[in-house]
Amino acid sequence: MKKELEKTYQPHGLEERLYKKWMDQKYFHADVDKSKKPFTIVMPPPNITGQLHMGHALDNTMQDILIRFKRMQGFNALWQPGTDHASIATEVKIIEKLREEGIDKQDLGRDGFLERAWEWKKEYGGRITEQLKKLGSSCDWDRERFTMDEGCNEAVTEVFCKMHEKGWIYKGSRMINWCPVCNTSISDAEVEYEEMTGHFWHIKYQVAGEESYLEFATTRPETMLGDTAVAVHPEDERYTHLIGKKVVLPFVNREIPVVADTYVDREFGTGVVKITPAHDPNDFEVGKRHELPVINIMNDDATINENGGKFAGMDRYEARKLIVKELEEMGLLVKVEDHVHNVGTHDRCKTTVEPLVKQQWFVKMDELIKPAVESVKSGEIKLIPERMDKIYYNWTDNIRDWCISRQLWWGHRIPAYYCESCGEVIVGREMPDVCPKCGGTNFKQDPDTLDTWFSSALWPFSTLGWPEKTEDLEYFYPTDVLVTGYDIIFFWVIRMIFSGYEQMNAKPFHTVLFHGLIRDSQGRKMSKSLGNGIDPLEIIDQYGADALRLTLITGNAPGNDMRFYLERVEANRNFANKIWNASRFIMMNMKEDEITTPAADELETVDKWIISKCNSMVKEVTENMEHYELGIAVGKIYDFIWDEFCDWYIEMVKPRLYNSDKKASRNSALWTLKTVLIDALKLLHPYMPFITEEIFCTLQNEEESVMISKWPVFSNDNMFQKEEKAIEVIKEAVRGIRNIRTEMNVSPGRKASVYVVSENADILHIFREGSLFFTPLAHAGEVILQGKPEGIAEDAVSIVTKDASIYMPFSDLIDISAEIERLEKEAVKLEGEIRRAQGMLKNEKFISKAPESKIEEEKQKLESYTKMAEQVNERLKQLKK
RNA sequence: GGGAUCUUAGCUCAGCUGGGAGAGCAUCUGCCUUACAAGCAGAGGGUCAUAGGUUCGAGCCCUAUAGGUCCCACCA
Repeated sequence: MKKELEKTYQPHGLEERLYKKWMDQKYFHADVDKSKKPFTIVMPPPNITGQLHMGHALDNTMQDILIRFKRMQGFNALWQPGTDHASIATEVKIIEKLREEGIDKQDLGRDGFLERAWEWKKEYGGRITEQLKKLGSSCDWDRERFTMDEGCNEAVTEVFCKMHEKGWIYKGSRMINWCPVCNTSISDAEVEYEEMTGHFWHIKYQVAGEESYLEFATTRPETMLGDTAVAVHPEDERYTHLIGKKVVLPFVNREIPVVADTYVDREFGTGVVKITPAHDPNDFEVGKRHELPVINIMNDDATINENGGKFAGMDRYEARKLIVKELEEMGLLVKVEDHVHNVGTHDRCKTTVEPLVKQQWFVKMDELIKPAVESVKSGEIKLIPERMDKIYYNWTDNIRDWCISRQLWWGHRIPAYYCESCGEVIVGREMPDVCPKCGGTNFKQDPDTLDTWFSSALWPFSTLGWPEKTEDLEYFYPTDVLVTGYDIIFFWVIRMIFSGYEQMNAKPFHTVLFHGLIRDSQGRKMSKSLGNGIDPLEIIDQYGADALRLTLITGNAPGNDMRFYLERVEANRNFANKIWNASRFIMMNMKEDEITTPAADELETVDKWIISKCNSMVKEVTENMEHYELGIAVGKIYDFIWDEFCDWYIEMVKPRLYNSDKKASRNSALWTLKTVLIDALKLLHPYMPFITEEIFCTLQNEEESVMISKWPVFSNDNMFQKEEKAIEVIKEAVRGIRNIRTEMNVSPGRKASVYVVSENADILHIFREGSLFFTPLAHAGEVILQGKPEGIAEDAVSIVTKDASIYMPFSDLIDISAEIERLEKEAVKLEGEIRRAQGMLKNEKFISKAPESKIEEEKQKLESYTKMAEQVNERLKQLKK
């Protein structure tokens, strides 16, 4: 009736087969169903240029765990997948590819280029989603979206127009970050500061009409070509006499004023700053205050333009060299110092960015950000771990307007149109027919595209149909949890939050679960340039997706980075094999039987014990998962399956399985094995979907699926308390015996009689019932129970546990003096424990302040240690006779 | 400059609201016991960075110090 499992777990083939089954059965698909509560996760859309890396694997494993968990709990679980056009990242790649073919982007023209880009998307866009499937991701592929599909485009246009009407999107001439290699503006978030060793050039300008000079220092001497002032602190007595005078700017022969501004730090350098409003954000502000001209000296490719006089056409660094050289020749260079400072670079290409004043489109942030801040403050949106709040506020408190226009082709084109006759700017959902100002009929659309994050900010609702008022949107929005890395909190998370409030008037999700970075075994970031990346697909190929998933989740707390070790994958693969074999064992024994549900009195103590243990695990694991403590939860499942279920329960019921005379006992053991295994498989399923499904189906039948089965529900807390206690007594005794046997070097083949002595009838009863466990688990021969230590060979070894004393005669092996020594050590240890407990109980403050339960606990400990010590000492007395 | 975070067994890390320190790997010992050697049984190994403080009680809370990592800002 049931097929047999292979001897070791082989993930190959099985994973593909099961994934296909899930797809065919449409288990991943979610439709609006008002009879059920929705649970929604939107997938952070991977770039179409992307290849699955460990970060994706972690991110998606976490989402898959949550979604599978909620699905089993009976929620209508939707995991919304999709991909991101990744404007600049993709454009750069396409340009690279074109270059290989000897084609320049400009030669193709905009339309030609876009054609190539869509081809690229067609070719590579599906690659990463296919790779996500290998992980086992249970997202609703029927709903797959793309940030540049029709619906998303509409959402983008709608948001742009709405916000423009509101005045929150504006075009303006402001200082922006310019990447001279990518030839586009970038946002503040895209600038990465890198520490570099540069120079401090001390330069002096001559005061006009005088023989005196004004000395200052700069890290970028080439920008002097655009200087329009020199600033000093208004109260700096060294320079007050110069305020209002002019200094001579070399090369361009301009006389520029000495202005007074408190921006200048008197203590720093010479207390004099050259002011270049066009090329430094601070200078720009100073320039505004003093109405200084803004002279741009740079072209878009960072060469000097015509305003740079004879340096025009030179690259910025070439010009720098030459300027320094000539200043030196003119005697205007005072000195050069080494200087370590932070230089802004473009995060994509690492080029040093150039601050420039340009016309760009911006999103006004001050009002927009308010509900986003409030939502986290009030707890309406929870960030996990909590410390992310501070990082969040740090950004929101210092927010500046968001530069959203990019001088790129691949992306959402800005819906702004310019009248060719009068230049009027018209923002609208479509190209206008007639200019409202001059009646002109010819328009040109703004050539720029939007920051790629503009569209991803809308992802939680654009994917559900917005701006249409769809049923999906009404039912699934707000979504529930967002899972992502803390590295994109500014790029994405914050922007989704304020967009959600602005467009939907509601939060996009109630919880953000952050994870850290995956590093290599030496703690370094995995990167292409270092070549230290580990390909998750190779790991899946070698060890299986389940082993990889478990490795990414085990022993990791939210928001923490983790190191990746192959040894850990191997250990988790071994765990898969462990489950596999335990299941195989159970099925082998079930082969010919029809298992029936045992009557309550047919369940034996040990059955009740494991059922009870399993029950508490269900409770704890469920709680941990609801609190997003995935690593802790799976650790508990792991321990339960390996330690309690395999190493104890299975071993303890083996005699019953091998004895076909007692049918009822055999049946109840098999029933318990199967029942507990199934619950354990269910709990484990979100973490290890493939192996659990395969076993579940083999155990039940092919048509069923663990992924749509019901999540186990825990019953009351104290079920089978008595039985739990009984088995713990047995386990302690077994461990004690094993311990001594190893210590004494007794060969496993050698059986020994075991005398269990206790005055407590209940304890003796427990041992009587459990006596059959001692043979298989502790290589015991006969088990003799008695109330007093009589008739036991004097040279027997003794083990004192909390509940009983156990004696094993090994006459030929025992060295009495060694045994005395061992017991004396034991006595010392026990005395220590007794002192500790007594100390606490004698402490009046402890008695008066500690909770009752804690005091009671200590009293009981004291009692049992005292009893144990008495017995050890008595035994010692006997031996010393 | 501001902030976050970490410092726990040889290594990598857990340790949730304070109540007798855990896992995996590694090491050592003994076992091919009819589910599993990708296994079983056992052992060793930690003044939980340092110094104070709060508390009946601190790995956990507070303060300071040292070292590591990261984020933000940026003085030309």
